[in-house]
Amino acid sequence: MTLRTTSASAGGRGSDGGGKAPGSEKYQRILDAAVEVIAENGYFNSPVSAIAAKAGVADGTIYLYFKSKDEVLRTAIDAVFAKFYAMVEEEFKHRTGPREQLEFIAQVHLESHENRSVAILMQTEMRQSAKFIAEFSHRHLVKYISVVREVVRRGQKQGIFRSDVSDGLVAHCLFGAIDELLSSAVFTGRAYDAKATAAQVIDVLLHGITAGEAHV
Amino acid sequence: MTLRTTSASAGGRGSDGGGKAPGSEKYQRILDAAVEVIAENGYFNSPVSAIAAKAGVADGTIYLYFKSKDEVLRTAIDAVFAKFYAMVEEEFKHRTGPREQLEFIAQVHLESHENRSVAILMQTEMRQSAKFIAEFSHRHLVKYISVVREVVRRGQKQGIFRSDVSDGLVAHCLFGAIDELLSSAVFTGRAYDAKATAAQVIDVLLHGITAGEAHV
Amino acid sequence: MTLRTTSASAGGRGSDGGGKAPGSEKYQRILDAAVEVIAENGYFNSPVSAIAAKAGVADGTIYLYFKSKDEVLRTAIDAVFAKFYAMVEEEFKHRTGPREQLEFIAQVHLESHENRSVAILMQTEMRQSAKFIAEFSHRHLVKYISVVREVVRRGQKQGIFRSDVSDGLVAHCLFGAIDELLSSAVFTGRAYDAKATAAQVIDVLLHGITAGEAHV
Amino acid sequence: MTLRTTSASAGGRGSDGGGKAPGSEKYQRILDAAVEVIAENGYFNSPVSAIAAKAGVADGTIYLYFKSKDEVLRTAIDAVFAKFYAMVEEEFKHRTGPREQLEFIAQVHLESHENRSVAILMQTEMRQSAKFIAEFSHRHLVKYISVVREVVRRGQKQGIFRSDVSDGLVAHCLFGAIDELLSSAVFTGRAYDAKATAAQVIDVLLHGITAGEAHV
DNA sequence: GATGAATGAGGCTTCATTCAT
DNA sequence: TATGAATGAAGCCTCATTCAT
Repeated sequence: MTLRTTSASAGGRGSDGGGKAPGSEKYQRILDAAVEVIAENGYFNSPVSAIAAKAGVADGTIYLYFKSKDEVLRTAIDAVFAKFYAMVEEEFKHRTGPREQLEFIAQVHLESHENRSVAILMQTEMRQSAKFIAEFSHRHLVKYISVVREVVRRGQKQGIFRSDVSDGLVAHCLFGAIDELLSSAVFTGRAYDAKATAAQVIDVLLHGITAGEAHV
Repeated sequence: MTLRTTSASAGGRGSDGGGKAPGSEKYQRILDAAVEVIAENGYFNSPVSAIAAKAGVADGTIYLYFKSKDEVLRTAIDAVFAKFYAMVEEEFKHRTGPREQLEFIAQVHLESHENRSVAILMQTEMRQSAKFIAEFSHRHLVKYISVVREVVRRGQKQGIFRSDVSDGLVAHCLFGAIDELLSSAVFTGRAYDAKATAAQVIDVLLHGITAGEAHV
Repeated sequence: MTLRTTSASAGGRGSDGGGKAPGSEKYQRILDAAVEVIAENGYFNSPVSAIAAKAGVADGTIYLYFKSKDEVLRTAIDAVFAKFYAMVEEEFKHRTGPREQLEFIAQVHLESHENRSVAILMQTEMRQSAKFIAEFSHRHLVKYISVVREVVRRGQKQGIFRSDVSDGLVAHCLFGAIDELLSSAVFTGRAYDAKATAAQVIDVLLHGITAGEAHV
Repeated sequence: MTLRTTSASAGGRGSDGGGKAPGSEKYQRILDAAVEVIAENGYFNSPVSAIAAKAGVADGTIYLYFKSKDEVLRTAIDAVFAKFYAMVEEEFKHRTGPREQLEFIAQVHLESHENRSVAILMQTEMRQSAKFIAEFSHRHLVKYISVVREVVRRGQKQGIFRSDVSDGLVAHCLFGAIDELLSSAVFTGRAYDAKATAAQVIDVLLHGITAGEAHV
């Protein structure tokens, strides 16, 4: 269950196949090529021509599907997040315990290392520049954070979580911790078991690292 | 106590005055200008001419002090880390408790938001591309992580910290959590009290967020 | 009585209906669309796709009727002149006096402002570049000039016009004067009465602007 | 006394020689090259690279002196008009009779055929597209026309010219007539004596072509 | 050392034209 | 006939870097 740019499994159009629409096969090929090339070289070191070549289309063809090089990147990032939120939303229907929900989020987030190119993209290009972040990336992170806060708040209301720590702080810590683990793994090439790692992170988050207290 | 690119207080050459040496005043001016310009527009949208203009020197002058535009960025980032480690090293002489040391690291890290340009640089350009990270940034992060691991390990040996969680995982979680808080604050423009926030993060890290357990 | 690109009234094939022939309805639609789009944006800023869109046909369809984008423009201009000459030729059958004929030419020429797009086309694109003019426009202008010269010469022979001024010079002056009036009106958006303005121009041409002489 | 793009004789900076300023020799070389290349091929068929090549500079150098390709053209046209008006203004100090002034304007205008490239530029590119004309060219023509109107009005007040014809109409006729003569000569390659031709045009304008009236 | 004019490679994007359907 | 997706050449412009002064 890896994050990919295709939103097919996220309720997308499926195989409609026709035209210059997002559903088209060439559209997806360009997107995939862009993710790979940009992950490899960085956005600014990835000429449109390189993306086109990897996608097996002419340079100009890119512009039949995207308004600009920039839009390709944005679209790819959007798709990853869309997929992520779709998975979370779906799973939350069945998994209602706050702790279990945090574990799921952590797990899915960590699983994104399975598609290395996408993971790299998210760890690098999404944080490209202050302006990009301010105008675009942040929007996505804000949503992530707010989802986690919601869960934390619920946990606090239910008396499962301490109420003397800010839900926002917890959310940022969770996101940051997981993201850093993912990032580190991606750039060192290390592999890990997403589920087990997620469990550990959540355990630390829930019980801390102080010795002499009860742990699960 | 903010992180700056100047390594003056980090044991730099002091007032050597002239020449092309790193200690030169013009050298530092270029570095500072680069940080500001790049923080504002991103590395690839920052012409050397813009850096030169802000530094008040001719374009060509940059190349008397740095081999390439790239080197300016690398040097700036290096300086920030050097400063950081110098501060940590110095403080650790007097502050020996593992918990207190973690708190100090968290605090200094969080304090870097005080110099917004430097903070932005570290949150964006340092993560420019997979290659840059692989070849450069990672080296710095590895050191950061290893310092924290060292502290955690010591705490585990002293029986202060649980030994059933990996020191590496803890280190990454700590770095990630703090980094994300910093990042979020920088890009939303939010301000915070570094010391208090550091204390909260460490508290969560040490005791977790589960209710019903003893907290400090 | 406006100049249009359609050569229908100029003795065209009439209602032949189908096929790729110039008489086809789609052929005319493309021509009209081209005139409008080019008048609006200029030849080089008018993509074939824009012309096709305005004509309500596919881009490729244009090439079933014309060999190239260039040919569309040339055809449109040709049509305007064909129409013009057809009208002049027809009218000259009934209007034989030199002065009256000059007045008619001036009037029809000035009337072309009624179809703004066509007028703009003639005032701009026809004078696109030295090469275009040398190879194409000039041919039309030469004919215009020669028609006027003919009339002037006849007037001179009849003793109506002075014989000490070159017929060519007079012809160029007449064309230039009228063309400039038209041009100015088109680009300022000013309207005028073609017939009255024509009369004034001819009056100036015939009697000059010196005071104290007899005028009609 | 030919119209050129250099405003040197129009009170320009002369040979100051330095920097990227308009006075620079390279600046002028680029402008001259642009005029020649554009006159030859038309603005849209003149790659910046061709202009640079003819000027003997690198492509990028153009952009040290001009903001855009467009600006090169505008500057060239502006210079021609500036030169023209400077000459007219200067001469009007000594030549005060309305008729003599009209003759001078006609003569200078007609003389511009001596520099064929400049003449072509003015006959083609200045009338490039409706938008260009509306926003730029027209401004220049308006000034030309207003200068002539002024002279005509003065002549009417002095009782030298008829008052029953609009000064504007006369101005447009004069400009149009001369411009067409110039244009025709340029594109056919015909040569003429500017002074003599100017005299003839003015004669026709003043006395008309009707036979049996008194001519100068 | 310092300058900044000059270079020219290379990037993004447009668009006339073709051709398989 | 008609379509419109695809092509790829070509254009404008930017900018890191050099070098004569």
